[in-house]
Amino acid sequence: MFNTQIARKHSSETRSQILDAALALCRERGLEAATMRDIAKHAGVALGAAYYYFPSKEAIVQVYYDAVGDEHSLRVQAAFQSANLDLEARLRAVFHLKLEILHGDRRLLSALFRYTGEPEHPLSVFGPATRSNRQKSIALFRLALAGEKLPEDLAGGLPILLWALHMLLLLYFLYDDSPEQSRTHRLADSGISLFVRMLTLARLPLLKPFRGGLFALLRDAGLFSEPTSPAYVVPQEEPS
Amino acid sequence: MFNTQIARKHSSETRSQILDAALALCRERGLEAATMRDIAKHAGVALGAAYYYFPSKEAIVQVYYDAVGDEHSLRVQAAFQSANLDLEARLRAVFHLKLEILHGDRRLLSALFRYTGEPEHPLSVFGPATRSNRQKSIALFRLALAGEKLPEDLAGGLPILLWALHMLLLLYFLYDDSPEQSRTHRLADSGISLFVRMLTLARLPLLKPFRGGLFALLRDAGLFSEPTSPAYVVPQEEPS
DNA sequence: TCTGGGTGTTGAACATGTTCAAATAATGGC
DNA sequence: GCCATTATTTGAACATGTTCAACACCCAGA
Repeated sequence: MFNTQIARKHSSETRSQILDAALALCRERGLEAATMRDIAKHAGVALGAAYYYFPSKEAIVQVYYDAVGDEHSLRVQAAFQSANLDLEARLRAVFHLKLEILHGDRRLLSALFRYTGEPEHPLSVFGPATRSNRQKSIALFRLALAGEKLPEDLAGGLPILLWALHMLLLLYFLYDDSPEQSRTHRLADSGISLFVRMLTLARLPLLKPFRGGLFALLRDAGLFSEPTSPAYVVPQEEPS
Repeated sequence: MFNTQIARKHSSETRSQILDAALALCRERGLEAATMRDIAKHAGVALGAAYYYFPSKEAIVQVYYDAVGDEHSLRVQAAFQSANLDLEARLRAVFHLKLEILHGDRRLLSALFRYTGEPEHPLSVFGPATRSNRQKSIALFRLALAGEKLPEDLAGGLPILLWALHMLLLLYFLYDDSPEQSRTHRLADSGISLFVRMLTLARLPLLKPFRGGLFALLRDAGLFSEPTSPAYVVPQEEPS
């Protein structure tokens, strides 16, 4: 048989060849159309090798998802350290950096939303299995709000609310047909601007009962307190 | 070969046998675990027969989805006609009737959310293919608001906003582990109550700029105006 | 240099969604 | 009643995700 594959020193090299081939094919054709056999072929390995490194096709998406989260954290922290930004600018940084990272990866992002309605699934964006990723993302919003003097209820709830809004924005992003998804970027900006204005308003004691009503509602729903079950960790590969 | 199947007069009978078997199995084990072979076997037909009546497994879910929509419309209209309800009671009716219909069908509902992130997919809840179903649902919220004197911007946007909130509630419903999903029902009630109180507040001219800001935002995002492409109709079977 | 165990790698085999050509039943025209 | 046409039904065949037993390679220790 013709030896088409390049010599490879380490298994980690094989792994990233498979990952790279998988991501490239998924970006190009979407998750469905990128078959494991194609991925293996493009990576220059046999089908079984792909399953040696990744327990399933979804696991590859999971690795991508985690990598996006890490990259986002890095970029946001870098942005916050390099300049002294006000709240609006910080929020803009968090949103736009995320969109930049995901730019060109809409087909991959699509795959992530697939398990939204399946609480048990390891890739459910709201499920226990993605908790650590989610917490990291929420922490960025908490960081963006850190400088603000806020009543306690707002300080606790707003990061989660912002995270939820950011998820909705990603959904919009998937449906956005405008060139380069410029509409999504504009929506983010105007949304943030509105949010900041409303935050000023929400601080007024006059509105306390309403604000309190909303936050009490969300708290009662359990949306502000994830069960802290540290046992629930996804077994997964090292990100490349 | 043993003739296990009952005599059947019409093909429509075969069809509903397949549909019934499919829904029963999906309710019991979820969409994944209910294989087409099992469905066919339970319906007393060969595998191919299932595909004669339904172009795909998803198509069965689609039929279910449409049936839920129709049933919801019927029940809501009946409720509105049988009694003179105020806004809050009407909204409660819309929400709780939906939850009642879906009660016990969470595994089926799960399947519906699967394509949320795939605009092109015929089952995407936000996609063009489900537009008619969505419009029917939005119309119910418009109906619930019909008696209210509202500024024009609110009258146009609120039904869509309520529909979106109702979708979020369904998502919560899927994650709700409380017995009989009582938490979801409570969340609906307190959410509606808060909504009605906020509506009163939103009418104040004082808040016009903020209200206007939010609605302008959503309008700019194109969320209030679906492209009216009547050509985009899902080819589908008659609901049973 | 040989050996053994661990690490990588392979492709056949399996389950399941889907397609399709062929077989069978129903129906209508004569 | 008989034939042609259509509607229904069948199960084999195919593609793809996944599993797994077997094989190849590497290298420490003798």
